[in-house]
Amino acid sequence: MGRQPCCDKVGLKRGPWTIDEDHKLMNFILNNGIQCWRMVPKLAGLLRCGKSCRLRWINYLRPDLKRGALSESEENQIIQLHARLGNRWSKIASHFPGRTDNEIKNHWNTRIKKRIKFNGLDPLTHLPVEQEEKIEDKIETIPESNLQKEEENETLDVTATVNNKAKRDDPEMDEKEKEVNTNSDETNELLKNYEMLCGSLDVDLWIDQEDNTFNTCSPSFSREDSLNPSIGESSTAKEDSLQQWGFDSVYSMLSWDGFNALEQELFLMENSQ
DNA sequence: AAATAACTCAACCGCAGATGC
DNA sequence: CGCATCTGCGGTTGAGTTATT
Repeated sequence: MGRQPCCDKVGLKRGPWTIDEDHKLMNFILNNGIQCWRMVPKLAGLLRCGKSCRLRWINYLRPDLKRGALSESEENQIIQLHARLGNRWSKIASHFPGRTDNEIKNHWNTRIKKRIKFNGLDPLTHLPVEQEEKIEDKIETIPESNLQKEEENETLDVTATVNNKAKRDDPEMDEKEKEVNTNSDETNELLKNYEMLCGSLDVDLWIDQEDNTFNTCSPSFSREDSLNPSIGESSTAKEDSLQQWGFDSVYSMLSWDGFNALEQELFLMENSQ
């Protein structure tokens, strides 16, 4: 028997969410928390699959979501993180409280990529395009006899990479050590490229990070940040998003019966994941 | 004003890892 | 240990919006 789909798709609704559906999901989660996404649509009375509910909650309904455009400094941080982490959007997003991986991924694909290309860098490798072209030219002009040597060297490189990967995948090795190992000279070089690109960034600050955090954007998320609409740049946008459910402000939403305790539970639940 | 192109972003899909039985 | 199921992630799609011709 093959693997079953995550949900029975017959009779389930797809496409954009209606305000009524949002309201149902929001209401259910705030009152009951999240035990099992598969059960959420059934219990909340929604004709959606659990996966869809989860996505909607994470990307749109969570009360602590920060809305509005990403600032230039946030963009710069995304670029630097991408140079270190690659397309690991959830890891990158974890450095931006209130931002979702989907949002950052979209922003990268639609805007930052262009900005990087415009500045003469390859968004995949983060290397200057000219440098890449030279490498390609070099490969093209290598005599046949030398190609075998190159391949052998490459094999060695691959072996080294595999060894490094095995080391990284070793469950005995803690996160910090992994980070140190991945902060190679190559990364150092990339960061210096970005220092030139982005301006006055303290490269050493990034390289010396042992706790995988950044001074300019602390991942520690204050409860007050999520509750106090006066904090943060996007309070207006946040209020706009609340008004679609009939809340005038974050405060009026928080006065909803039993919300405060549940919100705290949710907050703790999210942090423990 | 209409047609078309370009852009944005919410939502979907499929896969892989984690977990439980 | 193997299998089924659940969850989370990254890639992709396409509808809606905005800009351009």
